Amino acid sequence: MTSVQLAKTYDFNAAEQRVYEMWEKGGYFRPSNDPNRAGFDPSIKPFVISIPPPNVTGELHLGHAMFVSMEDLMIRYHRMKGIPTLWVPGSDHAGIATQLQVEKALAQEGATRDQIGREAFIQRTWEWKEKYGGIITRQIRRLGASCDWERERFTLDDGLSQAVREAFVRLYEKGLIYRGPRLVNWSPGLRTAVSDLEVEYREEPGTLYYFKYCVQGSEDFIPVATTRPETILGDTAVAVHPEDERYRAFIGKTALVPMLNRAIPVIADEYVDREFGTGALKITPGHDPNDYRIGQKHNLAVISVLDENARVNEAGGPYAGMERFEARERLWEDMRSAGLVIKEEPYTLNVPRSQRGGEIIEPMISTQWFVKIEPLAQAALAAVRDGRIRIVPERFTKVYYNWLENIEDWCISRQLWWGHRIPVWYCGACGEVTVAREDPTACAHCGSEKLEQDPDVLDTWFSSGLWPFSTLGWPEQTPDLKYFYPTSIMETGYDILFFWVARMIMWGLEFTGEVPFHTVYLHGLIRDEHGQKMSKSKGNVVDPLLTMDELGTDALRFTLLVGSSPGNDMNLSLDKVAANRNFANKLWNAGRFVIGALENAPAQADAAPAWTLADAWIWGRLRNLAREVERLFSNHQYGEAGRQVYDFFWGELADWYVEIAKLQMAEGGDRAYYSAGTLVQVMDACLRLLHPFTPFVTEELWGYLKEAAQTHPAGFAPFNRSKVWEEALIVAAWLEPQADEGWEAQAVADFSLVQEVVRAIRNLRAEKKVTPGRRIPAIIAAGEKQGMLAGQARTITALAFLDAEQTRIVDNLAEKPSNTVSNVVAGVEIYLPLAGMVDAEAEQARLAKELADAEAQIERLEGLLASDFANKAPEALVTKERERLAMFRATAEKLRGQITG
RNA sequence: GGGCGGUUAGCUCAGUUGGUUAGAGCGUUGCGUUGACAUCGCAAAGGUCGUAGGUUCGAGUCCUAUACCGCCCA
Repeated sequence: MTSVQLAKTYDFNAAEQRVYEMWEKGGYFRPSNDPNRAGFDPSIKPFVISIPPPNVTGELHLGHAMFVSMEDLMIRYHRMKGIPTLWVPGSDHAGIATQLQVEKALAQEGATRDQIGREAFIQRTWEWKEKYGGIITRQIRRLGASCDWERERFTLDDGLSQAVREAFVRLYEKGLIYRGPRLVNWSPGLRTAVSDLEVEYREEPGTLYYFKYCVQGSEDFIPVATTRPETILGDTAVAVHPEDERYRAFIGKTALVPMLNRAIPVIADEYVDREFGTGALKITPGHDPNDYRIGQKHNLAVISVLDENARVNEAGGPYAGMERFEARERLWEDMRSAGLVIKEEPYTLNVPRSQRGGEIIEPMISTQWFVKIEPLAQAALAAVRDGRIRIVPERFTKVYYNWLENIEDWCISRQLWWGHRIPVWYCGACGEVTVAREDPTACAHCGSEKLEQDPDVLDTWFSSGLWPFSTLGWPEQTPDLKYFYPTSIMETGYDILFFWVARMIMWGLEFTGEVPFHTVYLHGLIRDEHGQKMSKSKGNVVDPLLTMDELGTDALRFTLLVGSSPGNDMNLSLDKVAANRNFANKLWNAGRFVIGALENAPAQADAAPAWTLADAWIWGRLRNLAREVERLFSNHQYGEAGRQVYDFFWGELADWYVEIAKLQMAEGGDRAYYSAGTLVQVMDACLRLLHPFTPFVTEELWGYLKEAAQTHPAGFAPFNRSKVWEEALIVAAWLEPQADEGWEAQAVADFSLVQEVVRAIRNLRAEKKVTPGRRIPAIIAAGEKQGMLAGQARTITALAFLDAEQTRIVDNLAEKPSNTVSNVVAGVEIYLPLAGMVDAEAEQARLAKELADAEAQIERLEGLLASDFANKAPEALVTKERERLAMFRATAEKLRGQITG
């Protein structure tokens, strides 16, 4: 017999790395059914997740911790069910973010990317990626991520780059990609266009400027208000509402642009809001999206007055060369001098800012590449509408529809260097465009070799949208793609529903003809303990790495998984993580107890098992738990499932069964044998159920449990169908839900009464300040439950710290014992003769209160049962309430006896 | 302007086919430490489930209105 000595406290620091290495070396992260290996069976349906690729040079934050925990949970659950499971890891190149990091490093050397040139810069960026690219994936490993590292991908890998080429060329050939000058969101700080999604609007205090638009050939003027005076330089019309009496006379006349004296028309358009400002609108198609639309409608000229650095260009006359805000001030002062200023008033602006750099985005005319999104969006809408894709939680479906129904063409070109360069070549000879999968050496039109590739790169999301299939080998029809695609669940944060999820759906449908996944599961964002967004400036950032160092990975994971519900933000506090660290330790110690208990178990049984009430109860409860967990998992209610296992383990197994098992072990013989077997199996079952949540402590402990069970001469079996211990918990069988056999309900009801009696006695003791060490006598009058409770006398006396010699469990008492503390629970009378400690008056008062409570219940239930409830509610429910009424009546009856007696 | 979410114990949150005494962790109070666990145990106090209506035998849960907080879209 081996005795395994476990430390008194779970040492997660010692276990985590070792356990992870064991898993990885054991090859458990690979799918059990692999098209690249022998014995592959294509008929088995796999479970597949592609990881939301983190920024390759990023560092772990709680958002990563959240998705890794959630996805690992799903993956481990399916793996334990025996389903071939693949979790594809990887990272993306994060064009702007990474380029900015390298530029920052260059700046410290006093250099710029323009100075060192494109080629050298890209070289530097690759070096940067090599240096920092492994950090995030190592950190993800620390979280216990059981992804298949042999299939790790990076968006700039050759294969994935090929996928980007293929996608671009196909769209181009289909006419879904075009290039042209359009009004785009320009980031002057980054000197690139960005997409609509990369602009955030914020309300900020500003000024509304009122001024005069002089009408040519008269003394009249049209008063106009603007929030951006510098754009006056690019005005090409003044618009008024056609029915506005104030301005009707001016329609068709000519106005003069202040300071420039450029002649522009006064037009009529119903778009103009007569209530806003002066009711007359200046139109700047070159620098405002709404004006751009009006300009197109009225065929207005489009004038760009800013360059790529947001400085005024030559179109701005005397203001050329000025920075946009400087120009604003100077122009306004000049207009004031010229008598054109009417007034200024404070105004709240809706300011567009760059999601990345934070500077004010300038709408500008620029020649860019766009994806014609309409047909793709329609397909993506249909896939969700007809149920091929389900979004969890369901409410995000509406958000998804709303976005796709109002979508604009997607600007995909970026004036950056780090990324997938646009596969388009311009011919210096004929001026035609060559778009190719492979770098061309000659123009496809005239054969000239004077080719120049488009300098721009693609939006990073263009490539990450291909992720679910590009990582599996697309456009090649690889064995992986054939078997693992479409993937199963896309699990990510709701904040990238548009950026990423919608685009993957569009790309998936367009390029593979299939949905890329059948379910989208969205988790919420993580905030601090008071619901504030975490930020460095607020100093409320929780670092997952430090948290894991201090409290363990399992504690962090359990907190994230159990503390959140689908789609809702969660508030995280270290107190919660600490509580779950305690949970891991509790598990450890319960495991320690079970392993220790095996030492006292006999090598074999003499007879078939004679289960005690406690045995039957814990078995019955475990069955119920397995069914509940299965139901909750299938509804994506992972948090609730974890909570239920937690409650079962701590509140039922550890608090009650373990205590009773100690007594049963002490009996020796078959009782000890079967109790030990029950402890092993129920503990094993808990570890299996908890493994997807807290993989490290469960794997570590399970290994010891298995060893102790196997080396014991009895060879205690695990809780699985095969009765054979698997080689590791990560691949151990999940609990199969079983239907009740009929005996469970009575066992649970009877044991509940035992618990109630024990609690009532503990309660009375605590009130009378009887210390746990003091064994006291008790008289229990149980009526029809006498037989059952008498059979549990040992349990009751032990758990309630009674003196067994002086405890009587009887049917009825002819005479009420005097000088006792008493109570009645569920019709069972309890008397504790506490000599010298009984205050008769206080006792009467307490019992009177108990009686009042019972009578209130009786009244309520009588009313309920006299109402339509008795006719309309389900039969079982009515019966249950009748029984409760009877129970309360019996309780009240006995309380009255105790009060008068 | 449109849409969504939240409002439950002192704090942070669970509570998903409506079932009748609303739960947990932390905190608070009292008691307790010779073997599973003080990262623990036993017990207690603490809630008219934002407000007002409605549907129903029955509402924290469904419907309508409304207040406040937050988010998304325009």
